[in-house]
Amino acid sequence: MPELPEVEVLVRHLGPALRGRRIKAVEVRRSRVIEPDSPADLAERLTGARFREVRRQGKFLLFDLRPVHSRLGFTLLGHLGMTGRMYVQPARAALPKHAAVVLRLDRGQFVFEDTRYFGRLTLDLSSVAALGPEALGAEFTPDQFAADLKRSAQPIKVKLLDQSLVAGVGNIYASEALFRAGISPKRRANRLTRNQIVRLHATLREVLGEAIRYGSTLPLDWSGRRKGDGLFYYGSADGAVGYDERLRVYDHAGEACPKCATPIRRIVQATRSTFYCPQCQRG
DNA sequence: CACCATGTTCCTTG
DNA sequence: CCAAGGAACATGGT
Repeated sequence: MPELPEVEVLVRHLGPALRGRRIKAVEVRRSRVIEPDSPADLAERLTGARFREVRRQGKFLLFDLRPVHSRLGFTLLGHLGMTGRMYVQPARAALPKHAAVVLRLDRGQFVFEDTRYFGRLTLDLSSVAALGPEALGAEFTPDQFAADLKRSAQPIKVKLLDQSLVAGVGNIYASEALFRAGISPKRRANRLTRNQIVRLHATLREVLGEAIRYGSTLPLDWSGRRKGDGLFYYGSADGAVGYDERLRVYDHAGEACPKCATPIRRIVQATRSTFYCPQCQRG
């Protein structure tokens, strides 16, 4: 479910639900998702701690916690992988088939479920250190962007997925931003013109910003039972009917380009699908 | 059965 | 040493 907008919307929901809550017990049902922590270490560290704040960096969630008898806070790192979901539900609610970690709270329980178990919930923060500037942050400027792109010969679409370049862009919005900027996904990063860089910088922020605004309007079902609990990830979610219709090229192979009616094309780059209009994106 | 899937990390290749 | 490409991870949908 996760690219920057989906994570941002989730963080906005989780903040108010978790702030002030105390963790009474930790249940790890799939230890892979807490690596390199061990279930015992995680439980020992989290039990008794209280949630202070929930933040986001790139596609990562940061849970600031404070231990029982200490001012010295620490941070728990979350990532949704491809299929992860996180929500708070009533304490006695049934757990989903792929519940990976459950945090029993003083009121309700926090559930991290993940069908494919690519996600993470860990005290190891090393992956966050490698992130580049926030896509929607002030540090991400056209100048910075240009300087970084100049050093790579990779196709621009592939480069956009590099989280050390810009944090938060994923496979869907990379295709969408390139389409809006009229740039070919195959163009080498170091061959973009200044104008193209400025446009791409703008369309990236536009696409991510619009998605956050859209996702923010959707309700959240805290029971966690319904397939779409207000998380508007691609392809499902109640209330997100037509979400894929908001995407202009992603997963629209063979359909008419919204600008020129040329059939949208699907290609594979670095083992991932890219969608684009061969007519509108020639630059 | 075949192929596809919103992501990250690790290993190999050049 | 570095950049780039590909596979692995794990499960389910079509």
